[in-house]
Amino acid sequence: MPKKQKTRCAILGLLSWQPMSGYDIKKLIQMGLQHFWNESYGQLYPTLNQLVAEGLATRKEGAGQGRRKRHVYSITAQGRRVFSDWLQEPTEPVPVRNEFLLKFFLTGRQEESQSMRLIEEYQRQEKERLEAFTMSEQILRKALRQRSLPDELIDLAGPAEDDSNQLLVFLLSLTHGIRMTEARLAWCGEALRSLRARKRRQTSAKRQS
Amino acid sequence: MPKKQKTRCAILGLLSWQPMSGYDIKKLIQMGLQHFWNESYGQLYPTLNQLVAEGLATRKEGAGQGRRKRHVYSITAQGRRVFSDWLQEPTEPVPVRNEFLLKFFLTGRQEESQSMRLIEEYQRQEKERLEAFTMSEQILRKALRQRSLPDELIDLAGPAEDDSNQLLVFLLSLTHGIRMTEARLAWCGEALRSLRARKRRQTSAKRQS
DNA sequence: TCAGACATGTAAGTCGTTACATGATTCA
DNA sequence: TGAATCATGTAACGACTTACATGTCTGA
Repeated sequence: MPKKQKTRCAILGLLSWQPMSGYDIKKLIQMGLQHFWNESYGQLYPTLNQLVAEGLATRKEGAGQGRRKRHVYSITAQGRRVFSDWLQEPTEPVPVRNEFLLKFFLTGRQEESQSMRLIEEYQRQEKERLEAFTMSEQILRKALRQRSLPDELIDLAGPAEDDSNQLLVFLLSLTHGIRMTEARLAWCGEALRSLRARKRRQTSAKRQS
Repeated sequence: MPKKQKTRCAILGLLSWQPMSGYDIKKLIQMGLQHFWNESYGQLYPTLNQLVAEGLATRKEGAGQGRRKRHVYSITAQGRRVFSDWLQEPTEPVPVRNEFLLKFFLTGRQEESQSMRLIEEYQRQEKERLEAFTMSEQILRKALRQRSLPDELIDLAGPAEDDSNQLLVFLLSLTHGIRMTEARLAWCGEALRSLRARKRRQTSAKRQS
């Protein structure tokens, strides 16, 4: 059986909002989904062609914003079916492949300072991530109060009588990232305390003997 | 510049414990690192050959446990250098590619029930994950009290005067997974409450008009 | 004797990034 | 005029999984 082809489904999902070009899709992903999804042009354009070949989308020439020709893709009825089938299918659990944890585990037989240095680096990274998240959250909460998508997104997202559902879901996706990041930071504190406590115990044990 | 080749480094890290066969490495990963790392045989065996070709490991024939011939790999001095260089290098932040969040985001313009169903599925998965984690944790905490690795690991891990440092690091890696899973579950609760609250507000607004 | 663990590997295919190639338009 | 943005694509490479192929040894 063929694999999931999540890129295909992600694209179909966005096209179900409104017709877009590959470039638009990339921008939309960068603005809205950056915290949990990414697609490169190297994936995007070939996949769009494939979608047309399969009859899940149609391409037509369009003028961008008075600029050169661009390819605007629309989802077909069949495309909508594929998309909504995918939504119904069971989602595979988040795969776990974490380079930091691998390194950390492998410092187990090295000096403790190595393990701690790794944690501190991780901590710095996650703090930065949290700041970025918090920024986005502020913008979104404001938008939620005004019940419409942020300016940068509104052109791309297409028309909707009431965006407040999409907005809430958007905000919750962001919250997910924030909670994860907070949990990672809390773990860093916990882990550093454990390692320091162990060090102290060892030092005092050595002094005793 | 060439990519990271984390598989290579992971293998070197494990070989730095003691000489092992490809099969041993696979087992060790399955038992100890399963929660944050994985390698398939399709990666493992070719990488081991590559390692020998590069002079980072040596291969010698060995008799398993009275069984057929097996290839036992040992790390070389150069291999140790490559490994410890990798430990020093900056770790790339955890990449974010979460199929659940993608789906969830894309239900924003569907019915709310879709979004909720997705969360509930996620919740079930994470609950199961948490149970598996808790089991492993119990075993590890017991081992930590006895200051030695669990039986299943002790043969593979090789000799060490005192494993309590490795053990603590092992436990902390596990704790990381547990904290993440707990955070995901907490988010599920939070998100479900938000969606329900919004539904109630809508319903009462409709009744008003 | 036969299932299951031990043990090593290859081939095909998917998935995904990066670098490259091209060229138009806009605006400072 | 030249940088930035708009816009579309390909080629090469690397990472990773799955299925396949092969064979041994142990113990119920």
